[in-house]
Amino acid sequence: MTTFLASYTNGIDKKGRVSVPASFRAELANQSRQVIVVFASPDEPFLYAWGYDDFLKFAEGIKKLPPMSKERQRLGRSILAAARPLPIDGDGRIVVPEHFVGKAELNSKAMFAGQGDYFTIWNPETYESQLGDDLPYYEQDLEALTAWELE
Amino acid sequence: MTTFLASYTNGIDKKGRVSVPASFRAELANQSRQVIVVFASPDEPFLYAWGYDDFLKFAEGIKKLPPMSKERQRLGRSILAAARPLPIDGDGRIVVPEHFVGKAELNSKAMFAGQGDYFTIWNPETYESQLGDDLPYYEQDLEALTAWELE
DNA sequence: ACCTTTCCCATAAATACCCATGGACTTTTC
DNA sequence: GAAAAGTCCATGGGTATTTATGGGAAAGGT
Repeated sequence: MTTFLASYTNGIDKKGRVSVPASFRAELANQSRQVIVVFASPDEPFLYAWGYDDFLKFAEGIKKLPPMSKERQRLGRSILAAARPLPIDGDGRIVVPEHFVGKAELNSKAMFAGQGDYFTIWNPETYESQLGDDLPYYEQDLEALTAWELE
Repeated sequence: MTTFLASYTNGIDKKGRVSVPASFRAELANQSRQVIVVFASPDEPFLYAWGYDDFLKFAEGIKKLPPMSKERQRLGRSILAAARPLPIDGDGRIVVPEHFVGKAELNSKAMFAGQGDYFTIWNPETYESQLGDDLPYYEQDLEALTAWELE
């Protein structure tokens, strides 16, 4: 099972390239294609990123819905069509499309945050302030976690 | 398994030609015929497009209905009879028939939206406004999906 | 013969590929 | 134990390839 841990901040060069952290690349090595599938949530200021196979598993869930149902159409549009497979080049870098740069307000640096089976990409400053916003929820979230585990 | 991801906007020239996005062509490479099977949604302003083999499999579902049932006849008319295989030329382009141009209100640009095992073709502006209409359903659709996945 | 459709080639821009550098950290050597 | 050598990684820049797209030539239909 893929597990992305830790966080890293790398520079975005003038061609729009960023190095994917080496430890994340190692984690992706046994996926069938060396791409990360990135998508911007419609209502959050960061990018989601999956290994190819792991994203496909997610997509399979959508494909199982009735092919032309309204639900499936919407999920297809907001997730499948919104996603983009970004190939990792020989030097371990991806090119972040202009559209995503805008969504996550990236400028010179990109922050990669491990989230277990996926990771997220942030403007470093946005991430810092998010951490502050998270703080008040910490205790109550922890409780939710242990409750879940005990089931 | 075919999986179309991401979305791309390409121009329609005065001969009615549009480039099929390269990543979609790559996805179609292992189909037995290099055509995309297109039909217009009867009640919505866009076109459905499938790889040849995948459309056949989809059509099997219709063929399985009782041969002379009303349902089967209607689906036969709105999907099988309405569908049209469009060959992909040597440069990776298709010619969009006049009839489809009307149905999807295409003029100078066509938007290709990956939907998993098929993709849809839109007027870019129509698509944008559709995304806006989708937004309110996003959270609830996601929940339905994960509920489905956990089964 | 004319109009339409298909095929073929040309070009510019975007993308992918290749190699080089410098820094941090490890390992080896004396 | 300190210096030297080696490794891995992020990053910069140049070059080759691919892609979208325009136009013209050939082929087909009426």
